[in-house]
Amino acid sequence: MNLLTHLQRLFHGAVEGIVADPARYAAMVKPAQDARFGDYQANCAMSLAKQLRQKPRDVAERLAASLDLSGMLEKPEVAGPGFINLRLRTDWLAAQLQRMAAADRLAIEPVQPPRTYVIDYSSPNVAKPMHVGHLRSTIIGDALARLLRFLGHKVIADNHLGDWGTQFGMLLYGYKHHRDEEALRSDPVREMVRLYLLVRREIDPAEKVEEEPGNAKDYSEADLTRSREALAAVRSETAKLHAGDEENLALWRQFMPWCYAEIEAIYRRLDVHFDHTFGESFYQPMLVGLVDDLLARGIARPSEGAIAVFVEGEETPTLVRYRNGAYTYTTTDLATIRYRMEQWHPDASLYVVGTPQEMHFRRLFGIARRWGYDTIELEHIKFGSVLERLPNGKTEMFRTRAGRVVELGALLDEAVVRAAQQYEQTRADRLERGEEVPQLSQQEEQQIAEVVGLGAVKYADLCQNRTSDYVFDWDKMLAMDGNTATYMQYAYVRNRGIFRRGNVDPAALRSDPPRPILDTPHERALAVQLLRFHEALDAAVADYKPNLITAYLWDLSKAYSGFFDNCPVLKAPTPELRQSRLLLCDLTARVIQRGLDLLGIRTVERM
RNA sequence: GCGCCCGUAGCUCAGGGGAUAGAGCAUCGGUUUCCUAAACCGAGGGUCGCAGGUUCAAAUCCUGCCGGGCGUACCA
Repeated sequence: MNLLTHLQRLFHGAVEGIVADPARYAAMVKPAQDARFGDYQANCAMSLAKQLRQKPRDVAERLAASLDLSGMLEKPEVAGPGFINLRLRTDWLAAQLQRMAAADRLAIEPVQPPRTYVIDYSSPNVAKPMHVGHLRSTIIGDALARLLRFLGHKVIADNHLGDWGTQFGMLLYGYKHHRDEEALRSDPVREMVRLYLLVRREIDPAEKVEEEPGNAKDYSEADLTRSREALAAVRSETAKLHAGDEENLALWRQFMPWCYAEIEAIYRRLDVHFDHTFGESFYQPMLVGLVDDLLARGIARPSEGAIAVFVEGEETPTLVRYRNGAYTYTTTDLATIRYRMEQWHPDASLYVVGTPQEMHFRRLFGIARRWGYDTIELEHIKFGSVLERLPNGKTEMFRTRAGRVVELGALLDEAVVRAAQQYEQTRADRLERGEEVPQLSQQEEQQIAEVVGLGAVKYADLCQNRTSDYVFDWDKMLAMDGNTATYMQYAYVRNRGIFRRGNVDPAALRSDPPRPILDTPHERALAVQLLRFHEALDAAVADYKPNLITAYLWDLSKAYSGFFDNCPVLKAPTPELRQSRLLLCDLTARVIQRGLDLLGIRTVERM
């Protein structure tokens, strides 16, 4: 049960007879911002009083008195200028926890009716190595997919690979001029990466000068000439591929699996999965007819040799075909929308793509609606850029210039190495203090390092507000103290340790849960926090913001720490209290594990 | 030029109409006869970029300004 929406419903009922727009006032029920004010607070009396031309405190008193407490709430208190402070009844909390313990899925019922979501995430360019910038789309998209599925929706995860662009022209050119036959035989995947980076460096000067002619001063005449020739050759290879050139097409078919293998290894490691990986190439056959259709319906029209969609008030049009006959990514995206609608009839389609593409999606969605897809929820789940700190102290977006990006594989390796080192350090510190240290096999240690290291990387990204940019920083990305996955994983481990030490089987607590006793503030606070899990998930999905889950887990872990430090479990004063506390522990473990799982982060039993 | 986003503690960032603005890191101090100290408790530190406005109530909404970023017809 989502406590907040439940309370809002109660207030909706209380306000219904008084005003015309009860929902507005019901929405003013919020979690209390200070524990002294109770668990929740209703802030509607003040504005209600204004409208009714009455005293705020009088309105609050009357509202409080008329509220259906439904066995859930203590008598509300009116405070300050007219806040209504709500406190959940302890016996009600206990009953809910008991229910939660016995229920599958922590008493979170699947939504009715479920919706069908297409989520488009990760979507890397296949020919180039993935770098930190790709992490966000991949991880945020995966988390949203997991969350929506858990809540009961149907999710189709589609990885819209960039498998048809200039980067393949680069590979074709690189293959034809620089290939190393031996390397190609022994490790084609690495050879693809090498060729990409090589050509990248080769054409970089020419591209930079095209962007900004002033950059020409950075290069010698000869270098620039060579670079321009290479760039022209790359473009010609791309054009030949797109025109159906047999040789290039055959090479493309050969390269694709090699390139994808590189990416797939990272997905496997990150435990990220897709239902489909239709790349851009998949949609190419549909583009001619699509543009004809846009022309026929008067949505697009020829302009300066290209075919463009104009929108009143917009300075520039959106091109769906370039003068040279090539189709644009808008065209491919439109084909994708049509294909998805015909195949899956989704209620919503989410695009987890960086903020810089905001305008593209605004225009794309506008055209799609004019084209007839006007009932589906099309949503750009935008996220901020990963920035790099320059030597002069300023920050700027990572450019895909050779050598300047942090490759994702290297980041993940580093994370795991650091986790292993951290573990060694911690173990040594514990031994020095004369503490017990879990005896772990080499293999187990490696497994822990993997889970902790990758968890750190994912959590560092997910706990930020999606829309903020952030400056990449190894230490921050791999941090393992404070509000991090490691903290959560450790809370889980300590929790499981109790069951191991006490030789208690949690299954018994679930099949026949005792009624918890919530007499201390620590136990009560933990109970409330546990019951707010559903609320946190709903909030996260409402804004498509995974950081609301991490914020919740952090609060939960803090509540658990307070409980852990103050309430002995195995040595509880009475058997009843022991059982009650074991139940709280088990629920906490389940919520942490589930919460992390929804973020794509794993747990271990010992560390 | 136009459009969108951002400016909150030393640093990194939450919060995006409600009570005394929060966290992590860093700094300083404390905690282990007790279930894993990768933990816990405490302290210092902020005119929420500036100026107006709306509101019973503004870090939050509106306008202007300053500073920064991104995007803006043939890369995706």
